[in-house]
Amino acid sequence: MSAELIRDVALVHFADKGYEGASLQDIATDVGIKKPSIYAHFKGKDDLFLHVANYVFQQEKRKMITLFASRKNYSLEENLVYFFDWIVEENKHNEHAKFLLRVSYFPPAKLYNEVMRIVNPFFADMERLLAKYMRKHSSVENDEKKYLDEALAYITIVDGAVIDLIFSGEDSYYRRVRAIWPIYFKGVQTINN
Amino acid sequence: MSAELIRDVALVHFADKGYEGASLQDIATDVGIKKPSIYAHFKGKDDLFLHVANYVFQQEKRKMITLFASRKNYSLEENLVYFFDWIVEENKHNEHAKFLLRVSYFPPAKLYNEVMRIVNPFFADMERLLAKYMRKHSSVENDEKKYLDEALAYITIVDGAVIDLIFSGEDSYYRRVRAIWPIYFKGVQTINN
DNA sequence: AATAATCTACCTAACGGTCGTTAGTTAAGG
DNA sequence: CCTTAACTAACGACCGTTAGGTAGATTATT
Repeated sequence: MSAELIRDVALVHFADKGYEGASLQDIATDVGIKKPSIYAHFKGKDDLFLHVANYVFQQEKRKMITLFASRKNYSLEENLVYFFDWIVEENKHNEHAKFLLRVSYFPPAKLYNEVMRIVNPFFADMERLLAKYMRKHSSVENDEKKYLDEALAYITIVDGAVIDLIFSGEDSYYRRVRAIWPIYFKGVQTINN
Repeated sequence: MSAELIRDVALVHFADKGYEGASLQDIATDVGIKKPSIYAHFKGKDDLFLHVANYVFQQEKRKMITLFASRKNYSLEENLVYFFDWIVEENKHNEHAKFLLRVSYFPPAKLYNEVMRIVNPFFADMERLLAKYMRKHSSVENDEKKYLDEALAYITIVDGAVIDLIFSGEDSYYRRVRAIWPIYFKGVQTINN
């Protein structure tokens, strides 16, 4: 399908240059068609962008759910450590991640509301997913607050490291992960006992 | 001076809409002059943008150096905690931070090299500054690697929290700080003893 | 001190180029 | 026969930029 090809090419352009920086002319050229032909598949630039956004966020959510489902039988520690590697794999071809990050933090001004209707539920889902998982695997007794803090703390660490992954690359990312993980893990253990 | 006014207005526009999204027309209107008058003070859009970038990064660095100098006589723990509050104060009107973040992570494609000549030294300086401070105030004996890891871990946490501060606000930021700080502090203590 | 020359900061008008978009057409496939 | 997906041509809007001019302040010269 040509529509999907246009979407995939547009994804790269939007990820690299942002909404305003990307041009339909360049996208069409990369696809191998003329600019007005895009209008046979999408209503316009906005429509194309929102299609890409919906596609990326939905796909990313599906990946995450699959990951959590596939690793039910590992310990919490194993999974939290594994997750750092998984992120790197997912970002090897990192146009999806780049698009996701850019759209989340710097959405096109004119599409702010529409974009946030996609972004906000996504992050809420992610946080809920992780919190649910942590509650299930928590070693401490049902202290509601404690594992929510653990989840939020973990997310903070991941954010801080991922920023570096996308910006400075894998080596810099792992330097951060190796620095923070032992401290986080020891800290959680010590507090829980 | 009119040049400084143009710079300050442009800073806001670039922070909110990015390089490609901001227009000289809108900037001029906000300043209260006509578009071509900008050319009396700057060579063009690129020149204006790079002036803003140099200004923001230099100012941010100066602020940071001043902070470190002013709190020489406090303990490491006190300062690391204080820093979280300091960041919030600095970001009350957060256009500087927003610009800094946007330019660092999503620099305009056509100015990539010029921008990186500003961005890279800045972050190198920041890391060096913190590491130097931590070595001086470290409670553990001169274990080179350990306080470097502590500094990097701390930076990771700050990054993860600041991301949230800028895009979700103060409340969300402090939720993260309160979640991660006790874990970090306990972790560092436990490892060092 | 008066006048002439220069500089500063803005202006209007307009340029070429690119943008997203629309209209109308054509060729191929079910 | 009609739908689909492509095309060409062209639209108006806006983009960054340049040319050229003007009023007012500053500086230099007589």
